[in-house]
Amino acid sequence: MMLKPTESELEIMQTLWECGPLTVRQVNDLLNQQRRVGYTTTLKMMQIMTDKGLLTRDTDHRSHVYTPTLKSEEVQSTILDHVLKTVFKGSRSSLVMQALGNHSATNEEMEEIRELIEKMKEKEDGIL
Amino acid sequence: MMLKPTESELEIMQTLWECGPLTVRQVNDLLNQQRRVGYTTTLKMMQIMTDKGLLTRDTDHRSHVYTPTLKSEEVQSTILDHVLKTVFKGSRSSLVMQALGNHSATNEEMEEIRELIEKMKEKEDGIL
DNA sequence: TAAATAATACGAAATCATTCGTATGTAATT
DNA sequence: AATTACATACGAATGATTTCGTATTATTTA
Repeated sequence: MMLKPTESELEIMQTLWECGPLTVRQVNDLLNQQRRVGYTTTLKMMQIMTDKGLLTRDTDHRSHVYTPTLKSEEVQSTILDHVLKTVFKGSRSSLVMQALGNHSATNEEMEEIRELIEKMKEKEDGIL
Repeated sequence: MMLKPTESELEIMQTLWECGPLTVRQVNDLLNQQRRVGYTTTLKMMQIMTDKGLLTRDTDHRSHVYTPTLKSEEVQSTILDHVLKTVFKGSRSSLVMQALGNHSATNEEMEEIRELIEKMKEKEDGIL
């Protein structure tokens, strides 16, 4: 297992992670706040995702209710590992450097990162 | 501009970044150290990439010599920004957290990251 | 209950990425 | 000069992703 969802699949999973278990109609309405997508397109995608095991659905009611099988963090980790391998040749420090370096991060973001760094420094002795 | 290369395109760019300007033959030989690819496949890819503006070529000699138009860091940045937007909903700190957290980084890597954090802490007053 | 509404299932077109075969031309070798 | 080796060009098959139309069935409403 642990397959990498496609771009469209990810878009749907984001919606489900954000707004809990939803019907196709609900997902499609939310997607259409971003871009124009047909209802049957979203339906087909979610059926495919169910076949692939990315979603499960409750078919008790007429409108099936879908839930992601994976946690957001699991998929983030899978994708980031893939990027790490293919884009940064496995160098985690290069990736982090690129993520932190020469960027106009917002103040809140920089504050979050600073706190993260503080936490890491606390753990430092344990880890390093 | 600033387009995202596909997986195969990235593979070829990695080779060119690593080993300088190369002919199709040279790139194909290097790729075949990793996996089996036909010569004309690599040729076609590099022609497409040239059309897209990802590579330039010197056609003075019979065997054309190819060079990437973008720096490794530029493409890394483009891809990471895309992941940031689509996978981490724009939260840079989540991405860094995921990149650093719960992972079995090697000792050298952890040391590199530690140094990076030290450097960031030095800059801290300026940035934050 | 008949008509309108809304849901799923499914086939298949459209698009994009990848792969390779064949044609053709140029250089090297015998 | 003829054969062999090697390069590019290019069309097209394959495979995966995305899109949507149509058929069918169930529910609501007039």
